[in-house]
Amino acid sequence: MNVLCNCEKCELKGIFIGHLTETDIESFCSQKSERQFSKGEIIIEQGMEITEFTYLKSGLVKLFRKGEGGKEQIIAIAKPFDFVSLLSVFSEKNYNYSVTAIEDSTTCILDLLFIRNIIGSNGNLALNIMEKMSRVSDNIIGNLLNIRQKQLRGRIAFILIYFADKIYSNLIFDLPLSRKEIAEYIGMTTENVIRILSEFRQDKIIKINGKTIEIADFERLKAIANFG
Amino acid sequence: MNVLCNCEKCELKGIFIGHLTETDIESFCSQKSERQFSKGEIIIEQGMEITEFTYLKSGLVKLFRKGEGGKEQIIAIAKPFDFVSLLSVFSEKNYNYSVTAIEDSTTCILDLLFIRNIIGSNGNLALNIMEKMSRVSDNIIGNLLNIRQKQLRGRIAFILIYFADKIYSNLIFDLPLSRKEIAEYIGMTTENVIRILSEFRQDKIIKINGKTIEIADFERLKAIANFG
DNA sequence: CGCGGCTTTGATGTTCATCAAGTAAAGTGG
DNA sequence: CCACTTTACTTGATGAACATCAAAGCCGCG
Repeated sequence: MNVLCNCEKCELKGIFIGHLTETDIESFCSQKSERQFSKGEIIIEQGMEITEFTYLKSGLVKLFRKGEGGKEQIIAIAKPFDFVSLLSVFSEKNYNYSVTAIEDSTTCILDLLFIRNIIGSNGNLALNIMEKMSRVSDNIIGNLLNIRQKQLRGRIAFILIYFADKIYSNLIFDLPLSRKEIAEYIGMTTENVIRILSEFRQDKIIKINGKTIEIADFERLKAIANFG
Repeated sequence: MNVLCNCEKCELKGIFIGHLTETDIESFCSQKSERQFSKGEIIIEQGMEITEFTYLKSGLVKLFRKGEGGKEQIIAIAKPFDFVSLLSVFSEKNYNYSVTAIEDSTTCILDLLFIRNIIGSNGNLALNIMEKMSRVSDNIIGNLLNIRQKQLRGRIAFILIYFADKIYSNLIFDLPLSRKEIAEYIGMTTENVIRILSEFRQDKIIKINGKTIEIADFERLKAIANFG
């Protein structure tokens, strides 16, 4: 058999392997490269030409765009095994969003033409990628619609649960986003993010220590997220 | 050569042909079926199992979902040559949205397994579909984000321009949506949709006659859409 | 003809953004 | 390492934007 790169749990590899020939796998592995990003560093910049397929191996990133009014809007938070450059890779020539690391991150990079070639010569593999693509988009759209129909308290509750549940699997966690970024994510002002966090703290629903959040009353928070 | 079904301008066919063998094309054509829907009729119902690939041949439809609070939210308006069931087809087992005709419509229906088989055995075709998928999702996400950052006047202006420009290519058109549906599309209340339409009428930006809208001052409307 | 849904307008109050001002924290250059 | 600047955070006060409630006219449809 083969070493198949050194990334043992890479979902991307999991998707590709089984569809590829030995030689394809070898070129796949030799072709890929990894890059490290510290928290805050730019991984992809809006407007950049799309020449590579970027995959998040570890860490946490935010996808965001400069809206028409110049204000930034966060489109999604991506965690490992999310395909970072899945959104427009196959339709656009240039990125219409930026990606920055909000925690130290490692990305795995493959030449886009190479990927296109592999997909182009392997329909079943394509189906898997499409499935993933479809799911990622569905989630983003669903989130945007869910958030939209909530009032501010509900949105904050939603995002706190999102981090506790989906990202950190822990009731205590460090917010990877500034208050301002949270505002950009759920469509409200920084001041109100702070205000409502303070409110939750006073109501003993959460404890706050700078960026560290502890969810003290998960049930109540969930009720607010669902109802508000 | 071949008759290639009777749909001469079908984009779907355009995508498929060139990638398919003669025999594939024949089965493609013989396999497909068409359905007619009158305005208001349900084409796809949320929760339904996805067994078919639905393509809009003529007419106009709305994609919408029942939000968490029970309120309906319109996700997108699809016009011919948009793939109606592109959103979740390759990731979900059941539709998480509904589709109804907002104008008399004709859909073209292909068995999903059949499509999957064709795609699975033809990577280049898959790339084309992915491109389309990617573009559709990008548009929906972009629209949601654009709308979100506007105030109500801007949203109404946006949707009026959208219909005039993207759907009807005419400054005079019949609104295919009720006031309530417009509200569901751009995230506001029915009353405010009406109020702002009236306001635009009083300001002589538009003329209203029931569902018929005439854009009288396109430039001003555009300014409101961009700024507000 | 009457019922229900769609449309319209007005009045009211809530929610939220904006403005202002101050504190804390974090990065920067000497 | 400290003064300095900048950026993030916080709270309060104010007004604007918006949802909600209420009432009435309209239209299509059984």
